[in-house]
Amino acid sequence: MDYNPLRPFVEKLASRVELTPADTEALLKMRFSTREMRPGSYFIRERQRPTASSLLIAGVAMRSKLTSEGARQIVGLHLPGDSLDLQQLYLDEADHNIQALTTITLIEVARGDLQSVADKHPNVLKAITIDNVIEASIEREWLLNVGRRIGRARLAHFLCEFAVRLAIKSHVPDQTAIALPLTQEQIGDAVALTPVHVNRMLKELEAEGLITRTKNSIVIVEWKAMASAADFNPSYLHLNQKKQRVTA
Amino acid sequence: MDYNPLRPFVEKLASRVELTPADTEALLKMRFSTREMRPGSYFIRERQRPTASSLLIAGVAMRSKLTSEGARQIVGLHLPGDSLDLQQLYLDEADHNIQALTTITLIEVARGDLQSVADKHPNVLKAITIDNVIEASIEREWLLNVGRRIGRARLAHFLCEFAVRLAIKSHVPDQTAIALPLTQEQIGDAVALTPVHVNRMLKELEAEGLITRTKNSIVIVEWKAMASAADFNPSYLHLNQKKQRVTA
DNA sequence: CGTAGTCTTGAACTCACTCAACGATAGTGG
DNA sequence: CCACTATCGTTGAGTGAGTTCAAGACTACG
Repeated sequence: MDYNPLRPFVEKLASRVELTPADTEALLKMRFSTREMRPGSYFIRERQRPTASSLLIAGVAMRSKLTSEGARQIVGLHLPGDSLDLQQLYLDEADHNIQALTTITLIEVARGDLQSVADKHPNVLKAITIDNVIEASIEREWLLNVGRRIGRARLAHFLCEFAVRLAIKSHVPDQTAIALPLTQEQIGDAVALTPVHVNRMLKELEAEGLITRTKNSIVIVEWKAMASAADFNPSYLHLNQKKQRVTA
Repeated sequence: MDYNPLRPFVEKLASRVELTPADTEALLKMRFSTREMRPGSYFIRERQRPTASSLLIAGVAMRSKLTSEGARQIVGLHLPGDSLDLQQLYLDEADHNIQALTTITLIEVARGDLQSVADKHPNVLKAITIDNVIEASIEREWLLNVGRRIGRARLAHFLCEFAVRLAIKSHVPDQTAIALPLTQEQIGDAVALTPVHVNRMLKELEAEGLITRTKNSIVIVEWKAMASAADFNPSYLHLNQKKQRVTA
């Protein structure tokens, strides 16, 4: 078979659940489009009706919510290889925004198309479900992080998670250099701190020798000390989650 | 057909997705047990392997996570009619605790049994998925609440949500009297405030005439003012989510 | 009726915020 | 190529929302 740009999408799902040839075939037959989006542009806005599902191929995206006073909370980040809105595949109305942080490229399929594949192929639906549940687990850890850790640990935790998730995607097991495409204000929106305080905590972590910083990247120098300062335990990422075998 | 204690479970799922007679029959054939649990007892603990799924019939339960220093963050509450761990149906390892707050009764089915029904009945899986996604939406709102609202609004938001969810379950559209089975310390763990501050904010809301308090219950006297103080917009609860029709 | 848990209140403290100014950097247009 | 502008990062000083500590009051329950 020729190369099909939907392959990464299929592989993403196949990493969660073993897919049958029929499953794979149905997925690869979906109409799709490859799209590029500029930083800041919205994939979907709160209260809108979701119309598309997609897989992030390159770049970084974020989910966010706003208070009525305009304060923003980033509720999730997405790296290449992450699905962008399987969360909302069956919801009538989006409950949060999804927005490009950097320039991103994504493969997009129509919501209805993916729904009908999922209807006929339970393995696909199961893969989507598992993906959703793991994202929910990450959101819960963020809630714990924001609610119950002090600024320094909170920021450190954010950096540890980003480093680990990045390492997985790039198949480099011990990557500690993070290309961080977030401004300090955006980091603050993720960990619920002001940009000023983010700046101070970053400098503190640097002064303690846990990280070093250059223009747009951070290197975690002392991983153990950093993970300890962050109270970081990656089990919530469910990295060891076993692939579901086909039952029938 | 005789009355089957699994009925509420089926109805719960059927409220999300239209089920076929075959779906219903398969669900009703599952082995189940009815269980009662005392306040504080664990339904599941973090890092454990989930073995059962259940529906909460009576009482209130909570999900929580702990930092290594022992600080607790409650990441979700469950009222009668809520499912207790469909979240973890496909996860190898629990990422949070689920614990009874009051004495609770629940209908429990074996994880494997529900999985095999879901495998063969896509509508069931879809219903579970929708349930999971709505819970995730609530968790995101909590993250916004804890991260970006001040104590008074944060607490008010918590109370508004509890009142609305309670009202739905009891089919009383405008219920504002809340039987709150949480200590102020537990409320604090939900909204990430100290019990002392929870106490002060409750008294402040009372002094402003937004709520009145008696022993174990709170009445929201001025709903509009309260919702406004809370920055509460219930759209994240997805109450108007339409039931999914069978596609055939 | 005593004990344990919860609620309440006060006082001191502190982590993080606000406000404000300045510096660095990158992109833009003339 | 340089000046202009906007955005981002950095730093200081003052402030405040929420915490900590501590003690007393209330309530439920054996």
